Amino acid sequence: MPSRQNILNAAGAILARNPGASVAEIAAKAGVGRATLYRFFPTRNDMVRTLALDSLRQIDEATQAVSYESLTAEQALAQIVKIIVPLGDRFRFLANEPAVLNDPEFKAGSERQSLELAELVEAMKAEGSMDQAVSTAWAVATIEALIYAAWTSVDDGSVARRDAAALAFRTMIKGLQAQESGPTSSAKTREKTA
Amino acid sequence: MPSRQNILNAAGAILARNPGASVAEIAAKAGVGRATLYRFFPTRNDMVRTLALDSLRQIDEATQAVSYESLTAEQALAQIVKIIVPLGDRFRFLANEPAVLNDPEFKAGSERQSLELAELVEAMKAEGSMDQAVSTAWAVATIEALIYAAWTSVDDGSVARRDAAALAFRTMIKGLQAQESGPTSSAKTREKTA
DNA sequence: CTTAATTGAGACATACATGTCCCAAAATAG
DNA sequence: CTATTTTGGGACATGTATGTCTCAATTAAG
Repeated sequence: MPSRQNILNAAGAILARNPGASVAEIAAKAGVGRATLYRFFPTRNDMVRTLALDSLRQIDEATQAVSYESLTAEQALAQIVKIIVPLGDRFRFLANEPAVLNDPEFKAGSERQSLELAELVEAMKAEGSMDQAVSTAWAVATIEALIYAAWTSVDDGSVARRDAAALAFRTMIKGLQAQESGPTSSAKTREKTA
Repeated sequence: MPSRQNILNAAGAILARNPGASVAEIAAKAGVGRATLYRFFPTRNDMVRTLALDSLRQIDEATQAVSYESLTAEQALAQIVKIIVPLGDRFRFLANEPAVLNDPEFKAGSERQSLELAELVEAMKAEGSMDQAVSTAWAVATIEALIYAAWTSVDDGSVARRDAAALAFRTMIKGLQAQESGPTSSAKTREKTA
């Protein structure tokens, strides 16, 4: 268990729950001296940045491992969700680290990934597994939000780890599918935007 | 424009985007001197706490204004979502303020609200507007995640403010509804949990 | 066993944010 | 216009986290 990776894992876990956690807390969680941590990462920001970039790369590897050729877009999304959800504790911190979110390199990578997801969404629309009337931006937001929900639900124990990915996937697919007929009742109580 | 409220609004907007923002930043955003801010709120934590408790109260007022008697549970949820989504900028900060999340009073109020939402979910299951096979915890997580997604989407401009609530509601309803038949193709690629 | 390298603990200076205080300028009241 | 209150800006002390450094203990290597 290399210290460096160990520290990054601890940082991910701590920062997910407290964005402003001190280096001391992170070192303690990693079971390592504070000075040792500084030997691997010159500054706190270097550590967070490394963690962020590392996370992007890990997601890249995971998604690129999905062979789009032999799968429908819907199946590809299922695969991606299934891969990313278990990695939650490493990425959840990204949601609220303003220092990193403005880093040019991270920003570029993050936007590229959202774009890839957007392309997948468009492919799903094309193949009919997603409602064409839903904007791609909202579809992407929904997918990301449900992945995040899966992470937090696993974290607080309300959802079993092994169920989380399938649950998130089913919910996003159904939520974004075209509606054939109104199964229940209302849901159409939409007044004109006065 | 009373300064006190003005400060709380600024704090909500700033803290949503940067949980660790300094009092100076918040005062600047509010167009007020730092000393003036301290005249209203003795400590930074008092301010954040006030903001949090204020937000809870505001949500309470909004939800209690929904007359459950004359509505189905589904319609009640639609109303609640429609009320809460426009208030996004005031509450979004709550997602990541560990200091406040551990405050007993806030914790109690927050849990009570989640519980009320859970009861609404159960009512929807009973009336058939939600899949009984979906755990209530996951349904609540989904609803909260999509409200959050609506907030951020409005914030980054990818969704129009007036569309956000309806979009979130439609997505959560469809996502959590019982599936009558598999409209597309797979979505049922669930192996036995090996 | 001896040597070299790595580690954890702590001292230390520094930077930054908090919270207090004071005062002159501006707004408000009379 | 004058008196009172409120405000903004800045000086100030304090606390806490950062980043550097030293050193003794542990570990690994020979």
